Amino acid sequence: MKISYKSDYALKTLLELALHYNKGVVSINDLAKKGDIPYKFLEQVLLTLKKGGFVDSKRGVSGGYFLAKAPGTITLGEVIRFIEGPIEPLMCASKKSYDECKDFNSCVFRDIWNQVYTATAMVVDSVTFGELVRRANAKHKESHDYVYTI
Amino acid sequence: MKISYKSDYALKTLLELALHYNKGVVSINDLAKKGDIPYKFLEQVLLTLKKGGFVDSKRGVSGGYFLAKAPGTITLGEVIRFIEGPIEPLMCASKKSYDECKDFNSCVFRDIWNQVYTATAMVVDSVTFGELVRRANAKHKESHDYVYTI
DNA sequence: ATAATCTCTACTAAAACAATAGTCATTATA
DNA sequence: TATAATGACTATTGTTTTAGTAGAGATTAT
Repeated sequence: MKISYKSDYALKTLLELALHYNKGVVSINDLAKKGDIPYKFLEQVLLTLKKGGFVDSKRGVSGGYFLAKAPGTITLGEVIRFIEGPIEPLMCASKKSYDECKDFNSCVFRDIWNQVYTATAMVVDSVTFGELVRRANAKHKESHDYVYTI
Repeated sequence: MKISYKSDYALKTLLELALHYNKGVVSINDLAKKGDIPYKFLEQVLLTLKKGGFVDSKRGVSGGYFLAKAPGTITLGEVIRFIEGPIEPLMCASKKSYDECKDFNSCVFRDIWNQVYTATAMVVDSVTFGELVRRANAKHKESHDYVYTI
């Protein structure tokens, strides 16, 4: 029930790029520092995200990465699936395995895994990076207000 | 977002024992065959389940395992947590890590992981092995009916 | 020209996972 | 009471995944 650091880094980085949407590129270096991510690892994560069509890049001096689509059009679910593979907790939850499943008793679990999958998907497929940007800004504003009202 | 074979085997086996509740012990051998689980691996799984207080055993000739509590009092969630550890998708979802979390932007993800956790927990904590036994019996009845109505 | 940047492939260390092996302890029963 | 059938326990192994590191190459603003 865990997600990998690779996904974690990918999501953090996409949020960072979403916050810079339409404000030019951000270098791997800056992204690595900001997210406290090992530079060389982030390099690979970004290449993966580029293959997935989530980001694009500009090479050479003052190059960097930028979001390839509007933040509002990228959901968390897409990204997680692209990095981690299927979200289902057990292979048995997928249609194909079910058809091959001979053991009736075990198959009562299929309904459970399906419920878990559906519940999870409901969350991650309904949140876009656009929404996360709004929330992050709201959090900043909150802490800003706090400073002023103390 | 996967659960391990160990958990899968543990759950299957507990269901099997729940189906035999109050009908004496079941040997590891029978459980292994029924669930198509490597004998020696199942041995360890059962020891774990015993430590967790989910099953108890009788040693010696015609010994075996049996459920330590009524099926209706054991939830899937308990078992999964005991075998897999915390269900949260990322450490950041736990209270302690949150308090230590300095990065405001990343923390918008905390709400997401919490929602995923809550949704998952809702499912696995509300289903007991008693309920699974009912469902398994219903499935058997269903397929039985089918044979007769063809 | 060159320095800053992304690109690509390969490698490695450590942990987790799944399974296997072997020896010991207990007990029903012949 | 000997013995065969069972569970208890610990150690070991092979594989895969994860997380990270290394280094050489390509591109481009200045």
